[in-house]
Amino acid sequence: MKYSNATNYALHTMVHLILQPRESLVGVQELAEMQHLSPTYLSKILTKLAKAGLIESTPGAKGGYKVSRTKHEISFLDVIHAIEGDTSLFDCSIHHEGCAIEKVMWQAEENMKSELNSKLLIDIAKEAESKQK
Amino acid sequence: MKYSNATNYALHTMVHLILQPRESLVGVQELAEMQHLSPTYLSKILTKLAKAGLIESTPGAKGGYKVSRTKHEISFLDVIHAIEGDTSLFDCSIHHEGCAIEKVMWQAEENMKSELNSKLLIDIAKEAESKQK
DNA sequence: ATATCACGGACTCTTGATATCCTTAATAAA
DNA sequence: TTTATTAAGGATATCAAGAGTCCGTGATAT
Repeated sequence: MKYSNATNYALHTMVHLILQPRESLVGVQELAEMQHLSPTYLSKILTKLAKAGLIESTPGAKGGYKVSRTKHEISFLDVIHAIEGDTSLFDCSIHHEGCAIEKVMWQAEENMKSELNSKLLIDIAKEAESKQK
Repeated sequence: MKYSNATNYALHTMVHLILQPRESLVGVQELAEMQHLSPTYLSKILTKLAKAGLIESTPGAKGGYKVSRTKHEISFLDVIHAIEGDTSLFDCSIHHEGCAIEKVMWQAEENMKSELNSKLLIDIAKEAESKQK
């Protein structure tokens, strides 16, 4: 059980975008090189982030991506949800209504999500910025 | 991102075993039928549980499985760990030491594990027992 | 001795994630 | 207007891991 690579890339990309000067655009090319990915592949991920409203894209020459206006409200959970979709980690295999095992698993997952929802990308970005030599 | 079916089956199997009278053995046959699985497949899962010390097996005729003596201390996390192994949900794709993103993800996972560690199978088993008509 | 059971290796099958290729559309600059 | 640049997206190929089966071995009660 692992988070997808896509989620990994998405999180790093988002942090990078948040560090950019306001309204400045970054192309897939640059974002891909930074993480040693092919532009076409990262493009798919960026499209998902855009569909979720976390970033905005401008097509054409000098185009690129920038974080949407809700910048200071974007949490880890937002990014993860944009990539992984809306599924629960566990579904009872026998499906008798109200499975007690399922309940426990869901509660545990909720605890994780709650933590991921309270952490904002902007906090991490600041930390990363102050670390740069 | 999903827990494996094996984990699902393992949890249900463990709860069933805990409900058995002390020291009585249950064969793979019965356990498999209960969950509509092939005995051979469930056997692999049971072997993992045994290797982790959660259950004990007796070979030969009239053999089978029973919960190990630590019965009242087995948590959800124990079972999950026995099946899924010891891996973290997230590993930074860029691997610069002490990645801030990774730290957040690990903390969140820790919150989930903490919950799963505090829930014991025996509690669920009692609940399931009282529900039976 | 025989039937029953757990154990484990090797193998197949399926599925979803990963990744690439190629075409289309939009925009800036020349 | 033409050209270069860039995002969007469909189709396809690749790959790894999980799911599940088959078969042979060994242990034990009857």
